[in-house]
Amino acid sequence: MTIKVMLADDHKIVREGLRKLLEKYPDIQVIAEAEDGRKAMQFCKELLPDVLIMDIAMPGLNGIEATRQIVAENQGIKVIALSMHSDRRFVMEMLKAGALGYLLKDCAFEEMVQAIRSVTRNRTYLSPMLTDTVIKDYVRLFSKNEFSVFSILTPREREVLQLLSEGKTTRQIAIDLKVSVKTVETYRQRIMDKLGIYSIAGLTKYAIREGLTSPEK
Amino acid sequence: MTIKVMLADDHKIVREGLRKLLEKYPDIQVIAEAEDGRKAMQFCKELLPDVLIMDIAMPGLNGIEATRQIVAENQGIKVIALSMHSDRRFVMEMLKAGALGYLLKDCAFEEMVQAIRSVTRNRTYLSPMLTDTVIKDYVRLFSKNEFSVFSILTPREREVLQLLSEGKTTRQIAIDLKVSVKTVETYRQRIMDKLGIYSIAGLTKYAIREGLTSPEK
DNA sequence: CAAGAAATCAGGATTTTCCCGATTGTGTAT
DNA sequence: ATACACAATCGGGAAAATCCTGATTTCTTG
Repeated sequence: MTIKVMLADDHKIVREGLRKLLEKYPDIQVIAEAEDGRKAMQFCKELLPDVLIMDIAMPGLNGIEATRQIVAENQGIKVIALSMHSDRRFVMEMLKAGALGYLLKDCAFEEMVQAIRSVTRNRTYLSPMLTDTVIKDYVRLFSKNEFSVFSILTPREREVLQLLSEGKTTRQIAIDLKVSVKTVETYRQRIMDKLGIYSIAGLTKYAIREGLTSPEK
Repeated sequence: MTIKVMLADDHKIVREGLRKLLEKYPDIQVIAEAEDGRKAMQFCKELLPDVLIMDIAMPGLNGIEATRQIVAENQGIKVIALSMHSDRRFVMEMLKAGALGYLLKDCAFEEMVQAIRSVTRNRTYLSPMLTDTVIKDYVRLFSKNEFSVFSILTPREREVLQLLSEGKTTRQIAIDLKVSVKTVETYRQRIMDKLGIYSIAGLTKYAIREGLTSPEK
């Protein structure tokens, strides 16, 4: 019984590299690649992978939101986050979103295999660099310190904020999310009211600071 | 004959500190403080300082553009840049804009006094950490490698871009710059066409990368 | 179950943007 | 000296986005 793995990362080269590396393991089979969160959601429903390796920083729909939705919609799927950041907030949010594993991009490749096997057996896996402290931090920070974008905005609002900060127009966002323009307008308004920031430029900077979008491109 | 100095920095505390430090020198007199580039321009015309200590990162009108305009309008005024950045591009642009001195914010205070006296005698002054390499780089980079915002956009366009990336509306920018809304629209359009970036979010990120605005606030 | 949060949409007035075009001044090249 | 590019400035008019004020539905949770 092979483990069906899907890769979600916006860099083609990364996906190809991982695929190549994973090929050597007969019990693991890469069945698909997705270049952003939305594609990942789509493919998940169609292909039912066992494990999803998910990058966090991706255009359109980032890994955290995508994970939240994928885990909600596909019971049994195991998500492993793959990120450059050891930032507590990312780890925490990813785990809250339902990821079972969290790998740092500079980890040894063997770790990934180990992680895949772990989550398949319904166990969690964190990069050693994270484990200890993170688990503690996670619990401790859970209740207080809730001033990040993740506590202020709803998931849908965060999605819209990310899209806005990627330069999408209201109309385009409406199409992407398959809702009406009016709905998107409402979200923007709510986001602005909640954050007290009334310009796209300001929202963009906020999104950059909170890691919802990258300052590049 | 005392040297009349004006301070332009967006942080009140910095201005106050410098003023206090400069007080000890009987040949130097701080006659005014400005909290942004535009105020600096205004005061310069009214108060005719001999030396202007100019921070680079300031809201509204940054130190580089301000210097460019001040030097053009007030012959004889000596501008000394004061910056956290030793980034070549800043130094180069500041010198091209007409500054005679460039101080790093982590320099010893005595350097500032020395710089003030230097420029008063029509000589340049650069923080020792910069001198050598910078002068060479400056000359070398002058002609080629012109792909920064400073070569692509006109001064006016850069001003508008900065204001846009600070969250100002077209209307507000028109008021700030005392031109019509239509003019500002044209600038925005031109900026977008030149950069190939057609969203405020994208422009904001570009401005951040080029140092025209800060990612904070 | 009631209350609140989240997601969704609409109408209509007001602004902004977008896509054309135009004028004026200032250098710079021929 | 004349032409020519470039910078700065402004306008008209159609299209799109915003703002403001609701409103409905679903879901969770005490």
